[in-house]
Amino acid sequence: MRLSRYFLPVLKETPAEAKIASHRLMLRAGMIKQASAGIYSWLPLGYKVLNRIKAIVDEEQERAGHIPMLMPTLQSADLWRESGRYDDYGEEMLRITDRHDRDMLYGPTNEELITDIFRSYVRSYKDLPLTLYHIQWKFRDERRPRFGVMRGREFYMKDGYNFDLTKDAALHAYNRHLVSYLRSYERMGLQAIPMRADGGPIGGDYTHEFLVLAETGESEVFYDSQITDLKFGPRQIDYDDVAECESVLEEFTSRYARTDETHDAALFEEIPEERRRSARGIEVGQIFYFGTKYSEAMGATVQDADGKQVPVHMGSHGIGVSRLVGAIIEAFHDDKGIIWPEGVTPFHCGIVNLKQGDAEADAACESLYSQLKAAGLDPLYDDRDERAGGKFATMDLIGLPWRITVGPRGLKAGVVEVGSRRTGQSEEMTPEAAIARIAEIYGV
RNA sequence: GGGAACUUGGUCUAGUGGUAUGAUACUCGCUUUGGGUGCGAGUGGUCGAGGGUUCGAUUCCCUCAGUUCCCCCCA
Repeated sequence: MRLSRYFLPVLKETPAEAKIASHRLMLRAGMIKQASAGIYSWLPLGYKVLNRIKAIVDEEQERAGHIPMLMPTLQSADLWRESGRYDDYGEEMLRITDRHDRDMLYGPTNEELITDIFRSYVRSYKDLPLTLYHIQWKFRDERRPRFGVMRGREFYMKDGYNFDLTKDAALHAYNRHLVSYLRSYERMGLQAIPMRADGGPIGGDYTHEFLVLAETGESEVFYDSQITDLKFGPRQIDYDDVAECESVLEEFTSRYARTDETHDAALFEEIPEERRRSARGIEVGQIFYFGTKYSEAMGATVQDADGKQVPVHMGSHGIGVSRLVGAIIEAFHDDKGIIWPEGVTPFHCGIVNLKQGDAEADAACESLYSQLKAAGLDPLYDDRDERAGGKFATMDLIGLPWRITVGPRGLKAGVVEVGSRRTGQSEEMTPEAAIARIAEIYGV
């Protein structure tokens, strides 16, 4: 993309309403615009990041054998009356009446809808196990939206639902989700720690929340410092292997890690003092096993091998896709702007032409730009008629992890500069070497 | 649900009972070109909405809306 033809409304000054770094930077970098309290338009740059995160979630879910689909944002109140949650959910549910005076709602979650789909079509235990998921906008009418997309009223979320014949099978689905979530967060450059959590209105005895440690997190967390040494890493895993998935669960949840909702001071005291940590965290996902709560209420049953009708065991599993954009920025920024991890960066690298209008510099940049694209990369070429300082400041703000700087001074020596946003270091090399370097970083 | 504050060009703001300050942004010209260049000219505001007091309200009072903060709440 050429910056001169893009829509990137960056701000030099910080809008007054933004209180935390990620919110400030998203506004300044032209990623979002508030439409009303807790509701945002995603401008091109923000939308690009949102889609990168969505793509990672999709890939990892499909890798785990979960099936993508899409359910609507607006739902009929009838299904929610069946499950009993129409009354239970309270003020957070946005209720709407249509022209025929029917009660509708903007879905805060989709257990009812998915259970209805399931019961409409699935009759036999032979069709199990089944895990369906979608990534769709949700609405929760928060009393006090804040922190930009971290606590919006409208938010983009992946939610998945597993249907299994037995509790054991459903717990395997639970473990599978835990593994796929660990992989997903690591691909985004994040360490998200699974912590024992509280079921809340969804219910459920088995539930873990995934938290990214950050000073601006809204949850207070307590954990054994050993847990931060754990990495899922590049290991291969067979998602159908029950024991293998269970061992990952063991590995990542056997040490103490809880939010304030489930914190047990006595258990915490048993950890050696030098390993006890309390901190704040951003919740970026949660997994639940809730048994037959919805299947019994809504009649989601299958025939088992003995011909008996039995309610299926279910769980639901969520990742806050839009919240992750904020969480990643909270984790990766400095005083100049955002620093994207390679996995989610909106553009792979920036090209900074320090002498726009100079024939030699322009030609070198055009050549870099077209070759990077031909290599399957997605560069952002700053071809504006702007001073070097302005170009660098924009690049720093929007946080592309890599930058190729082209100026007449280097061109005379036949080199360009490849710089890292993370380290601030740069290295001179030929344009060909620069392209190879960027391609290697992204594995294309 | 309880409490508090705020609302002035796109953005950040000053200020005032007689329709408003500065910065930034944007446009144009010249200048400049390796970290937000300098100079000049220009564009851009029914001072959140409605009502009241007043000769006159952006300013004072009331109501409403929006936004932010604290408590609370929270997949």
